[in-house]
Amino acid sequence: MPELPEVETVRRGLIPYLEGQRIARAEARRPDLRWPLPPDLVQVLTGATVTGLRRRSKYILADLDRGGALLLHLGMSGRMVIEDQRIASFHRDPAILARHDHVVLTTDAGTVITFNDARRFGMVDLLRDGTSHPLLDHLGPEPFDDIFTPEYLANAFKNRRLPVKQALLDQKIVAGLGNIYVSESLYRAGIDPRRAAGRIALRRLAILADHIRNVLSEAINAGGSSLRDHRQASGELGYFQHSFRVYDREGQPCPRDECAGQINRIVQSGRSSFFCPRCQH
DNA sequence: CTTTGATCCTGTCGGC
DNA sequence: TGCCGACAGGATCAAA
Repeated sequence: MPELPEVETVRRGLIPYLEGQRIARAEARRPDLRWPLPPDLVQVLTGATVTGLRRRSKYILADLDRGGALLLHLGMSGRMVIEDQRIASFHRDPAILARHDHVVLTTDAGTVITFNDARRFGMVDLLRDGTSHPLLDHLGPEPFDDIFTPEYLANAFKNRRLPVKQALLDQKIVAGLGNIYVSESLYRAGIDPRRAAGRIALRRLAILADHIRNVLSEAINAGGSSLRDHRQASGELGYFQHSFRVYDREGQPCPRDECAGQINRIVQSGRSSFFCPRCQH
């Protein structure tokens, strides 16, 4: 899916059209995505005003004035499509098939906000109390949280023998990373994705934590990475993919000047990992 | 408890 | 041009 930077980009793009807006009409066009939609979704949303938009890990939460919140996850291919007469340059990408429009919201201002997801790995649910949800309750810290420290990582990795690549994809250890940003962070930190998580020195974990925050910050500033599915809420592409140093660059030279190595691709638990074998140990 | 592998679903791309 | 297999940014669950 969209990883943390892409979800954050979508959240920011939704704010002008959803925050403070009343939902005049809500439509659920199918009873399920990855899981069943709440049977009362339309009833709960209709007439509610969105008081704020938050992000937790790769989830977007829209707080409702009547209590509770709408919870969205974009899965692998989910998009939020905004249609608003105030967007002069509005265009709808023809590749986004309307048959994958699953949830459609219309605000009092006339904006139509559509959750579109071809693969249906995404999800839409309600937080009845606005805070707790089975999918949120066991998430690890956000990378920008104060508690995401080298010591925290060392403790989370302690005695773990699985490859650090897989450990960083575990949302219970740290929230929001996915396949792209794990590869990019490990490259920047000089750590081999195959290295056992529990066998990385504390000082290297400090470097890793810094690089995770750096790469995520840069990606957010670029509007995320657009490979095939991600669009900003405005419909524009993100452009961080042009800044990838290893992801999807198999066979290309390592971008580090002094290095004559070549980017390798390996498969770890079914997912591609990209790294430079000369720079990462 | 830790780790691995299969699985949900559709679309796209490269090779033949 | 058409067909087919591989692969895709995620996360859960069962099983070893």
